[in-house]
Amino acid sequence: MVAKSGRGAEPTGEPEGGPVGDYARLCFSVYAAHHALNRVYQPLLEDLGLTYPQYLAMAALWTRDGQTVGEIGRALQLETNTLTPLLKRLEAAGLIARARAKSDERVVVVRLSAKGAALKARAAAVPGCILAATGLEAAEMERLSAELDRLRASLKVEDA
Amino acid sequence: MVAKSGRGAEPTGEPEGGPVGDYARLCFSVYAAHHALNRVYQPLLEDLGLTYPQYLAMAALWTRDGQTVGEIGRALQLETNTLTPLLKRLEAAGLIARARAKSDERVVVVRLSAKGAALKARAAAVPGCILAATGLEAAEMERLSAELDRLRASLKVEDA
DNA sequence: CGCTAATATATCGCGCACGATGTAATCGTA
DNA sequence: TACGATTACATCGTGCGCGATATATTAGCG
Repeated sequence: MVAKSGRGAEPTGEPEGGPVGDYARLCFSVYAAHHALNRVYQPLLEDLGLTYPQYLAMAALWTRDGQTVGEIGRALQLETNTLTPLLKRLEAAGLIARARAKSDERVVVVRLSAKGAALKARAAAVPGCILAATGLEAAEMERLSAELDRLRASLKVEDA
Repeated sequence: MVAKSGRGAEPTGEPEGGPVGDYARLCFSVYAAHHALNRVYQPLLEDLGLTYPQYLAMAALWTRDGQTVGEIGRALQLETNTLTPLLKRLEAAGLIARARAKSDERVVVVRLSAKGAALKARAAAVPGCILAATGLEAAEMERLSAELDRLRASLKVEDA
């Protein structure tokens, strides 16, 4: 436990900085930024008929087709209990096909359909729109991403 | 369970950088950090019988009791369609009381119960645990928070 | 006073996210 | 070969988060 003797946060309301005034502010900042980014993505992805997690799954397949559910889950940091229904919705939308692997019947391989592969071109504009929406320089985004990734990596060790 | 494969020279797939390789990486970093932080919070808050959004709502009331649903929503960046059920669960848990204001019957004022106010002391250790879990210096957390807040603020203008 | 608009909250449906649990296939080891 | 352990997905229940919509109260305006 780190000494929390010095409380630097001023108790004068919370117009900015969120409802928590302590070190937990970082968590709220991440939490709020997550929702704010989702709100930016939503109208962009609505044209593609995707949600943000669905877009992530498609992006993983656009990078490398034929991944298993587990591989996609590791890429997206999601469990099968989240991925399975999500992939089923993508399959129902005709964007992917799921099939058990012949070599190992436990594994489900996910492949892009022609429609799903074609969607890549229409989605190509999305990252640029996001960059523009953030108003940040690409280099600054890169740095911020790296810091968040570092934060996440150190958090993962905290299990026990 | 959650595969935390060895960090470092892992040739398979994309252990770092996420599924999207472009500017959208920032979004995934925020997205993944959000979930990772939630996983750290969960065991801490489980002892208090709270989820993270519930903790945020309680923290807002610990800072200033008697806020309206709308005020809490603005502090947490949440709509009433999220807050109303959340507050009802807190009320069912005996932590708060909700009541229409006499001056304006449209407004619902949320007040801490004795049990809810008492929970503040037990929750006091949480921010310190979070700081320790991040492995960051307080100053660095502050800086990262500020950058994320700035990002969120610029995103909010992007509506149209 | 009556009527319309604005405000504050609530309800509904959908899609994540995850803990807990279930199931089938494969592996390990004797 | 037998059989328990492991692996890979799937299922179920709960709680967010939000778009769309509903309801009730208040404000504004002629």
